[in-house]
Amino acid sequence: MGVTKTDLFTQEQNELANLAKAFAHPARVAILQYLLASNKCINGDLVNELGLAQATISQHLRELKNIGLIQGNIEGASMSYCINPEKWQSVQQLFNGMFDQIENCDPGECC
Amino acid sequence: MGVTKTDLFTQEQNELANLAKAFAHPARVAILQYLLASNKCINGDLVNELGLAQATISQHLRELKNIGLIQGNIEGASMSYCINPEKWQSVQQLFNGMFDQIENCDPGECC
DNA sequence: AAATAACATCGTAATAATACGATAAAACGA
DNA sequence: TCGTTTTATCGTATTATTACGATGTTATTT
Repeated sequence: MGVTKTDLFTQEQNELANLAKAFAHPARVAILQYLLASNKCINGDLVNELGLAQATISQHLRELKNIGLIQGNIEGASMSYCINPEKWQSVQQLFNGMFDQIENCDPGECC
Repeated sequence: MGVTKTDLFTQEQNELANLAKAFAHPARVAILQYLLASNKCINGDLVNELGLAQATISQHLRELKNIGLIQGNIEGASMSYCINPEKWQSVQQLFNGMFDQIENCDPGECC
């Protein structure tokens, strides 16, 4: 690409964009939904659930973990992942903080 | 990339991912915030506000329009863009539908 | 009509994101 | 100890995304 010009934007804008990236792939959405439904999971669960290779799942899990949406605990030979509830709620609030600004919108103007 | 394997995922997962992509770039977040604050804008406003080239802004506007988050009306020689409030609210509900599923999470399990 | 203004689109260069096979590392069981 | 299981990481091929100059189109102005 041309590289994204991060310095042109506010910290909030960059943060929102980075968080949105976590949800911007159906595999990661599927992983998060799976975690929401089953509280936790291991890599192998997802390999069976989704049709992706183990390396690919691991890569998506790492991204979600880097962003902070999920956390992983070692559990014997396997790795147990679950959602980070504090981060989850802060992300929800950040998104709703943006969504709710539609209230200030004047319908007579355009929308 | 390897191409994203859309057929592996549910329609909801693909839809959520596509919507998230709209927010997954700081320039588009900035455009949406600008629209929320000023109700409407034209391409030229954003060229001044952000530091990006006119062609780049136009490209981001087109993506937001294709997703349905914004709409554009011809206004003389210029193009007036604004947020599509119905779509906006449906997107908020879709995201919150996912966020709210954290309620079913059992803290004793892992998180 | 000619010049100007405002966008959209095209073409393309540069970079980010996906996917996966192969391999490495760590824990467990026989 | 040795093989098995599970996950992470590396390397790399492929595709998507950004950015922008150049150009075309439409409307406005002079």
